[in-house]
Amino acid sequence: MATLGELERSIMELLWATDASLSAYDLQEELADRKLASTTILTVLSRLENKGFVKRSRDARPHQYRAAASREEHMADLMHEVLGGASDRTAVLERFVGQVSPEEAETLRRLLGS
Amino acid sequence: MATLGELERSIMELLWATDASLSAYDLQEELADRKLASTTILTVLSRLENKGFVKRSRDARPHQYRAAASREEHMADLMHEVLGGASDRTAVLERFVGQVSPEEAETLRRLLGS
DNA sequence: TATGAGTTCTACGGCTTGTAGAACTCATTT
DNA sequence: AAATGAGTTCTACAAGCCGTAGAACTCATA
Repeated sequence: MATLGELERSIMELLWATDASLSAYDLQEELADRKLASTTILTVLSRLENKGFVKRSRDARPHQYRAAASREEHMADLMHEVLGGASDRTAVLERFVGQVSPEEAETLRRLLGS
Repeated sequence: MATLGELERSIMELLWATDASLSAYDLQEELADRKLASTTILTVLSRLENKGFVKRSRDARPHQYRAAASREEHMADLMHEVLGGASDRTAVLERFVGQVSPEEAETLRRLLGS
């Protein structure tokens, strides 16, 4: 999976944080402290679209952007990607489980229906 | 955690695949098909050392290199790193668990001692 | 102490990312 | 229908990372 730069990640965070679609101008406003040009936002959004992280709606004139997957889906995908690269998945899971907090272990048990 | 390039990853794979320490020349031989200069291997090993992925022993003259952590530890760490970046860990775990194969779900139950 | 194997220093080209001006598109106003 | 201007795409560049390796240096040994 492609990796994200600093600004790319900031923009994804904003898109993940809302259910609505956002325009480049909405994002520019949210990142006002950085004083970015609108073209900068648009360039990054295009790159994120190419990487498959955002979907764009060209229906309205200020195009609307939204995250292609929720943050949770994205992170779960990342975890599966890491796990998928292992030759010995069980060994990885073993270490992974060995490091989770007791509360998260309990959450996992519940999710696994046991 | 730092990201790895293509050659960096190849070298880590070789180091992870063995318990022994390897010299740059050992690695050069394993990557013989790429016809890399020994200095190339040494440069990459230094970078990997700086990134904390390999440990170097300067005792003997051809320095000996080994992975700082096992592949499984590394991957488990990566998974925790992803999970640690989530605001709603439970939601991520939910999706993660929802996508594991039945066999892996069973493995997880066993590892969780339930 | 000279030699050479081995290591570090330096360098460069390509790719990615942050950044944004220039050029272009297109709906709307006059 | 032509002009306007908001919005988008094109083009560009600097910085940093990675693959790659020659040049310069170190250090044990002949």
